[in-house]
Amino acid sequence: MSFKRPKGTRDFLPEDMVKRRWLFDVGRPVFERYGYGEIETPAFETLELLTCKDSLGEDAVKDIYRFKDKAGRNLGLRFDPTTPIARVIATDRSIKLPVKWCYNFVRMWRYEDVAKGRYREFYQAGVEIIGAEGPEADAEILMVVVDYMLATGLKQFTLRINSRKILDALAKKIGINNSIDIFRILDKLDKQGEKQVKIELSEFLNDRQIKEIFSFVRMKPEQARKYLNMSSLDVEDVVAALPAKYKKYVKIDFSIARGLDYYTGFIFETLIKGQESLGSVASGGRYDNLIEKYGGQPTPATGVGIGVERILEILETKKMFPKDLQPGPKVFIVPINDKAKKEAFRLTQELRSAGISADTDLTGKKFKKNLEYADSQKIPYAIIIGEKEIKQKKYLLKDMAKRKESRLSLSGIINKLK
RNA sequence: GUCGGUGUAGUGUAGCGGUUAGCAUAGGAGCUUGUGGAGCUCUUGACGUGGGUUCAAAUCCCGCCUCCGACCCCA
Repeated sequence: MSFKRPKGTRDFLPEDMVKRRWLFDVGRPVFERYGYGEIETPAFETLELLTCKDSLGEDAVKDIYRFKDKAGRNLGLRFDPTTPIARVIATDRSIKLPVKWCYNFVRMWRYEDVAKGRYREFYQAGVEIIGAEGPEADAEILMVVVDYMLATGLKQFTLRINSRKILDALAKKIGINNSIDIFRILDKLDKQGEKQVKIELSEFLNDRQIKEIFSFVRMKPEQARKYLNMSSLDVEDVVAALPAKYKKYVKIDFSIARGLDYYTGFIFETLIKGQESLGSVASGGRYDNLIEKYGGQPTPATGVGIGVERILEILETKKMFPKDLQPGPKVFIVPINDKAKKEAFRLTQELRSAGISADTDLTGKKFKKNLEYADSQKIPYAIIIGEKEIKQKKYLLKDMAKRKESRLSLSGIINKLK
C-alpha cells in the first residue's frame, strides 16, 4: 500500500523550510516597524460565519472545506484571514480602535482547482488597519507593501491602485447594472488585451458603453474627475498622502477591479516586473462595511493580503535566496574509530552548549562514511577526532569546501565557528 | 467546473501485445580499517487504480484518480 498526499497539499522538507523561514523572518521586521501586533485566529470557524451571505459570492462558499464535529456543529476551515479578524472586531467590544494587526505565514484552505502557484492549503501574510478611515491609512498599507517587497530583494514592481467608488460612479454614468461582471472582465485587460476584453464585454454592453469604458480607462485622474463629476478621487488622496520615495512604485489604473465582493473604496494589486502572468502578489483595499456585516459597529477598515507562496516562487525562479540558506548543522564531528566515539559525542555537546549547531554520528558509521555523509549534507565543517587529538586536546577542524584542515583547541574552534 | 495532454523504482527514462520489465542517477553494503565529492563490485527498489478485449496487457479500449498546461474562478 502506498499513501498519497491529498490533492493540492505539499510537504516542506528542510531545504524548503529554510527558504520559507527566511521570507517569514524578512517580513516580520517590516510589520513590526510599522507597529503592527501579530494576531492568529482558529484554523476552523463556524460555517455560519464563513458563509455569512453578504460578504462572499456563491462560488466562494463552495470552496470552503467543511465538516461536522461530534456534536453535529457545522464548521469550516479558514479560507481567508480577513473574515476571522472581522469577527474578532465585531464581537469583542473591549477592543479599542484603531487596531493595527498583522499575520505572517498563516495557513489557509480553499477547496478549489489547483494551478500554478495555487494550492488547497497555503499560507498568507498581511496587515489590517481597523478603525481608521483617512487616506493616510490606505497610504500606509501601500508603504508596508513597498517595504515588504524591497525587503525580499524584489526591486521592480508596481502597485496598481483604483477605487470601487470610481468604478461604481463609472457604472452609474454609463448605465451598467451588473457592474461586478463587467469590471471582472475589464480587470483582465492587462493579461488578455483590448481585443479579447472587448469581445467579452460585448456580451453585456453595447458599442457606445464599451467605447466609453475604454476611453475612461485611458483618462488621467483630472480628466476622470471631471468626467465623473466628482470633486475629488480617493485614489488621488491616497497618492498625495504617500511620501515621495513610495510614489514611484504606485500607479493609478482604472482597469483594476480586484475582489469587488467586499471592498468599498480604495483597492490595489501588486505586480512583479517580468512575472505579471503570475498575477498579483499582494492585493487589498478598503472594506468599510464588513465589520458591520458580522454584527459589529460600523467600522472603517483597510488592509492587504500578501501572497507569500507566489513570492517564494518568484524568488525561486529568480534565484534570489541568500546562498548560505542551508538546513542542518554547521559542523559534523567525526570520530576516527570506535574508541574516539565517546569523546566525539562529548565534544559535540560541548559545542552545542557554546551555541554552535553541531552534530555527530549516531549510527555507528565508519570514518570514511561519516565524511561522505557530512559532504553529502553540505555541512560546511567537520571535526576529526582520534587518539592523537584527545591526548593533545587539539582537534582537526576541516573546512569541507576548501579541504583545508587546522589543528585547534576547543575554544579556538568555538571562536572560528561562532 | 470545462478542454487537452500525461502516468514505468526516490528522480529521470527505455520497452509500443509474449522481456527474468532494461538503463542512468539517488539510497544501502563493501573495495582490509586516520581523510569526502571520482572509480569498481554487490544490493534494495517500479508498470496510478478498477473494469474490459485477448490464449496472452506496462503495451489496446472504457471509467476513476494523479500530475502538467489552457480556460473559468481567485473572497
